[in-house]
Amino acid sequence: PSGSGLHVGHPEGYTATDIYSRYLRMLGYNVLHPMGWDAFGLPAEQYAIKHNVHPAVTTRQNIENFRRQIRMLGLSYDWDREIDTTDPSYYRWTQWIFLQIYNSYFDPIDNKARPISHLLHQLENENYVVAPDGSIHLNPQQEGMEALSGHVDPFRFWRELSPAEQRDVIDGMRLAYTDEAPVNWCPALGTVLANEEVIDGKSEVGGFPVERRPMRQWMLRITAYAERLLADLDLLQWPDSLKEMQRNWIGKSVGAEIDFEIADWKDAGRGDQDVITVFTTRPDTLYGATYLVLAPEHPLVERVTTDSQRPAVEAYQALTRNKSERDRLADARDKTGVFTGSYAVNPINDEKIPIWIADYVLMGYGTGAIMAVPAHDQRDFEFARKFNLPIRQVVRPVQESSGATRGEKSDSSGPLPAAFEGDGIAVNSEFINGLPTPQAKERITEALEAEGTGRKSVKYKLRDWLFSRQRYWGEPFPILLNAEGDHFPLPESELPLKLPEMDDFKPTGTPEPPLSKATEWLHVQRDGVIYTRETNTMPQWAGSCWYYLRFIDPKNPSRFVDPEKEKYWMPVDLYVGGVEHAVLHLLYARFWHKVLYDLGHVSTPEPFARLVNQGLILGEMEFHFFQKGDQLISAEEFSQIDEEATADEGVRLFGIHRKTGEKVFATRVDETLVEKRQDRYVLKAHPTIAVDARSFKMSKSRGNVVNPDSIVENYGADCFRLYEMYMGPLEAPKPWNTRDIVGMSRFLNSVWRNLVGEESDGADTGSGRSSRVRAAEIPEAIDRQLHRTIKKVGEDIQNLRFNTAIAELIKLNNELSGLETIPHTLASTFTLLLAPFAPHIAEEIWQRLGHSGSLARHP
RNA sequence: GGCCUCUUGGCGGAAUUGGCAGACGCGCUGGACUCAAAAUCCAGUGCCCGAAAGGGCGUAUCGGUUCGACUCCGAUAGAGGCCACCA
Repeated sequence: PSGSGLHVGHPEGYTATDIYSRYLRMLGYNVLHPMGWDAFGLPAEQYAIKHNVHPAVTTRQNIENFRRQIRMLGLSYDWDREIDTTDPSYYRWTQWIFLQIYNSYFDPIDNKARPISHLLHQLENENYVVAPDGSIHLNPQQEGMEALSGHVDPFRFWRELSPAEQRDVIDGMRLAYTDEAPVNWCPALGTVLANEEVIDGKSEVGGFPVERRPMRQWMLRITAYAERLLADLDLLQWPDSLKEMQRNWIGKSVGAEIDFEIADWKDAGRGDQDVITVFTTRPDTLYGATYLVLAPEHPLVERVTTDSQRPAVEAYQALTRNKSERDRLADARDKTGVFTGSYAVNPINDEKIPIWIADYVLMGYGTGAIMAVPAHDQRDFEFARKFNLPIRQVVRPVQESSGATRGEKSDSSGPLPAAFEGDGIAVNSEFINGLPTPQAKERITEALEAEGTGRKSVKYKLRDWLFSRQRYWGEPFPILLNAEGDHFPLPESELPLKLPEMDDFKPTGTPEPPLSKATEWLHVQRDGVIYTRETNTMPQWAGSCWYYLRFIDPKNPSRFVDPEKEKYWMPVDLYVGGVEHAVLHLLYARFWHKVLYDLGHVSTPEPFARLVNQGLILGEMEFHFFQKGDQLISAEEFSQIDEEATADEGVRLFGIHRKTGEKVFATRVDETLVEKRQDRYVLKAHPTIAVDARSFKMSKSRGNVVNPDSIVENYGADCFRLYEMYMGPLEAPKPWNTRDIVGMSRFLNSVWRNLVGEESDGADTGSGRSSRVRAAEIPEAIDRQLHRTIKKVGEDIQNLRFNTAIAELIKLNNELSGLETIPHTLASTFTLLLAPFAPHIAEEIWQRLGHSGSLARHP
């Protein structure tokens, strides 16, 4: 409820599941069809700030209006199961699940989460040991563990660690942990944001600039689940495009890590030898590596920079550090970087290559360092061209393959036009010469592994989930901090930790969260020690990560869901929702569910078995013609317009003329003044003047939003439902067209006339039904069509193809219109078929046909 | 730049998945009813030629596979979505 009410897009998905639910109930199924309010978070809070009302108030008001509209539409939700994520009896369990995550770690051997207590047990029994960097390993002294000893020597046992060290080791393993790292800070929203919430360097909510700055934040270790989140997509009946989006977001890359020693290290007297480890998906191009690049923030930059290069390097670091995310993206085309003064040694042939730093290498991905192969990577290619670094071809394109034309180049003169990034045959690469790319990758990796200078490696683009917000309107973390900043979980008995009531809830504009001003709430005394509560709150996604589970058992006071009920209902059989949640809610919920599954709290590895994305309902078709200066534009000139008006000049500016550079303005024109000539629309009065016809996303600023209230007022809820379902396939984006609604209105009127009678204005015939409806045999021809309709409507509902189901009902009704006598059984069956789509009128007709009770559960 | 999806009458969309293209609805044209309108009913409506019978063309464009292509393959053009310096 982040807005004041429904727009016509909401009821589309709601009606779809309602029809499906009503259909299943009539088949005798037990259907759980719930509705609730995901009301914490940025969108709801922004709404409250804008209206200068406390979010608790706006949320309550908005929910009431939403509930009214939903009831108006006749959506058969089970209101006994209504939930509200901002209700303490709900978020108590959100906090409880957070504690489950906090008290767990990911066991890479079993590839699943386990309780921290299990880890402690293993450490105390010395099955595990601690390496110098704090990482935990199998005890190499135990049977069969020798292979790991090289990596953990010199290790220590748990009992050898100080309490502070022990704490650091454990905290470093938790699935919920705090980290000081560069994060997406949005000054306008006064909070940090997850990667998933930042689009083109701007916040998804509000579109405000986002900058990188290091801050201590709560993170959830979703990356531990990358492989399972990827693999288990195969279990799901989801749209392929959506699965593909999740796959791309997880971004698995298979390649190799390769260690480059730093040249002349010992001679320079700079301490122990160190290596720069790079990640590459193309180990086969190792012979083509002509330089090496570190991310500007890479920890080794300091150590490899020579004195003479130090000023330039530090200046560059400062420059990139201060660059906003937006600027960095804007500058992406132009490569920048600085030479460190040092060289690295290629492990395959001992060649010395220069080490650079550049911001096109990201610290957050892979190892934060790359080997640059300019002949076969476009980014490296651009960089090499700019800084005159050598380009050495090591892959020859396979000839005659039509796809490999881009950037091909053999040996001859002249600069290469572009890098060749495709697969081919290895050349200039000694022992792998002549091998096709896949085999060349394997041979090189094997050779590096034998030397100990490289190894197979898998990397993911997915980052850990930044889980804290500097905002008021969210679930408080059930966490206490001591003076040292160590964190301690609240005991379950103290849940829910309620959000304190504050008049001044607005973001501070600094990283200091509003809750830090809740002085009474803030401090807690325990055993003589003063603790401070965590003042960050959880993001808006927290509550929705598990609401489907609470719907199963919404009022349970002692558990988040009863295990027996959970087994009965899960997984969710059908989830209809928008595609906008592809890499947000739908990924987060799968992650939480898997943690709960690993800990034995739920019975299925995945929460949502079948998922359908309803398509966006666009605004009504708009027709515009154009002016350049004060002249109308011809069809020829129209084709010269470079798309996209700049938003700041308002919707009237349509675009920029490609040739003249002049601004072109659009004027909206009525459809009746437009006609189609061949492939283009023109003004009827001036056929040389082009008209642009298309529909836009509904938005307040464009003024093309349709309010369901007015449609229901004019046509009724059943008609509204029918129209939305009849517009086209559920999954397809479709333009709204108010004019077309009348078709559904005529259909329902005709049904009423056929079955009830001609009397209008609610006047009743007394018998309540049309005199044409009589006890009679159904003629064979119409009986055939009736059964065709039964079959078609049933199948179409199961496949969520409501548009064709309704078409079939219209056809049958058109037949009824032609009958002198409408057999009573035919009328009754038709009414039952219509009921899931138009429940109100169907109930009314059902009673007038003389049936007792509701048809809602009639077979 | 990469990945994905889409393109069928004036409009929204059908087509049992390779077998009568345009179901159904809107709009439009003509007619009935009406003093008139609304509502309703009847007939027509892909484009072109034709009074009609009939004929020709037709699913973005070009090419291919097939007895047969809206459907499968390749290329091109256009629209939309997602990701984006991820090595």
